[in-house]
Amino acid sequence: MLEITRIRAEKDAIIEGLKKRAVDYSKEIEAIIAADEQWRVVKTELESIQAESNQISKEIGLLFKQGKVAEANKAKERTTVLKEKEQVLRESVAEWEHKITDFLYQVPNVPISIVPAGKSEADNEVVEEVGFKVTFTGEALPHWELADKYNLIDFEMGVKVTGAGFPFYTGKGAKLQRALINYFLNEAEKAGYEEFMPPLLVNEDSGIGTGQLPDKEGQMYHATVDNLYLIPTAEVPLTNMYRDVILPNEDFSIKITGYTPCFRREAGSYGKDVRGLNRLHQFDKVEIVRVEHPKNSIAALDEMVQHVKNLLESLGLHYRILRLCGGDMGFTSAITYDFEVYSAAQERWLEVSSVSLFETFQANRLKLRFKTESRKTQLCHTLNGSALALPRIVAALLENHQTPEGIKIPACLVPYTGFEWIK
RNA sequence: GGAGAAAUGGCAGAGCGGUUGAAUGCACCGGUCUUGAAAACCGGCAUACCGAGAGGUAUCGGGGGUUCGAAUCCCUCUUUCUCCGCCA
Repeated sequence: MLEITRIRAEKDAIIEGLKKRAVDYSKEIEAIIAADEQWRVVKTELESIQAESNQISKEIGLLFKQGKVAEANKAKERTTVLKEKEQVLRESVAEWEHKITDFLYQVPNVPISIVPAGKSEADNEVVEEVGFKVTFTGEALPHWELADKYNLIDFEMGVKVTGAGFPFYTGKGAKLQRALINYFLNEAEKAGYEEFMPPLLVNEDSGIGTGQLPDKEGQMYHATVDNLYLIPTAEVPLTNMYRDVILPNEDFSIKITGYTPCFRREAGSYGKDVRGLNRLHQFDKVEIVRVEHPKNSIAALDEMVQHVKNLLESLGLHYRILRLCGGDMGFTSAITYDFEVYSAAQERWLEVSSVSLFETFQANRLKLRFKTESRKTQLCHTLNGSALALPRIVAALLENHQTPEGIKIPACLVPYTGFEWIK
């Protein structure tokens, strides 16, 4: 969430910036400012009453020590009035606090200057397109047919055992998954990211820390008996390691990575979007996460974009980079680059990675801070990106590298798969 | 899952109803001394919010309660440790 101090100081700039999301948040912002003012009035009043009764309590303590019981009891009477007042004010303060956080939860992050304004994906900016469309002499099969032809994925078995969106990977299909995960992790490690294998279920505090809760709980699987959530992305456990952390100085640059399965309920999806591997309830992903000093965060974002570019190029995939417009960006993001690979057989672009800078939006909820030179605490910037999500990469690999002889495995993967062809 | 014990500042560890935001030690930072270092000595050293400041308020695992007053008493949740059971 946005910092209340920032809203106080830059109200107009924030309202203006949020307009890029094609929604007007001036009402919410004004409400926050008003509630904040009320809160401060009530809070100040409460504190002065608390100060007064603390004072009296100390006096009573002294009187009892001196054996002046009568005087002490008299002083007690004075506090009863204060107590009543305190109770009322305490409730009022809590009420205003709730109002403020409720409003704060409703306001998304402010897009940074280079983010284009816009309502939907139609307004996204294509920053770069690399590679070229593969041309096929014969028929280009979509990946679900290729998967069937070469026995790589068993969707029906998944339906039988679990449900739609939970495929079995079989034979070389399973080995390809394992190869991609290892390849992506090794590349991340080469780029300086420390590897973690995190828990796949997280508690409520973690869901709130990274912003999945309270508003998006419908997207996560919820193990209600233990009140734990299946992670929708490794971002959740990886970033939450730094919840309530104060880094001791300004000299830090935290780069971590992790592979996890990801679980998403994807309520409301339908049609060709969910065909084959396009959208699953469980999928595998290698995530990269960074915690940076605010002055370094843009450079870190660029590095992450470069990292993903390198991966896609090594896999020989035709891709493009989009700078998402305000309206298409995630709630918590200040700027997001999406990577899409071209699916030759489906004749459409598939999103395979999303790299975002959250500035202090996540850190504020997480209470992730660092100590400045002058011993003040200041919020860190957080970033994350997929590097990469497997299913759509597999879809694109199968479709784009299909030949009459079979599917050609990119050279960079061969050491990991142990085979050059899927035949 | 059953039985018991515990949770205090960066760490260790006092305090068990009244000027206790918290003794003491270690670590850390600054200073004196020293050619330099060590030692010794002096000083500093939690977080958040409100306030221009003085200062105020809250926080001793989390939440609630008793009391004029709670780190200290009560309830509850969580976590850790020991023993038993189960188990990859």
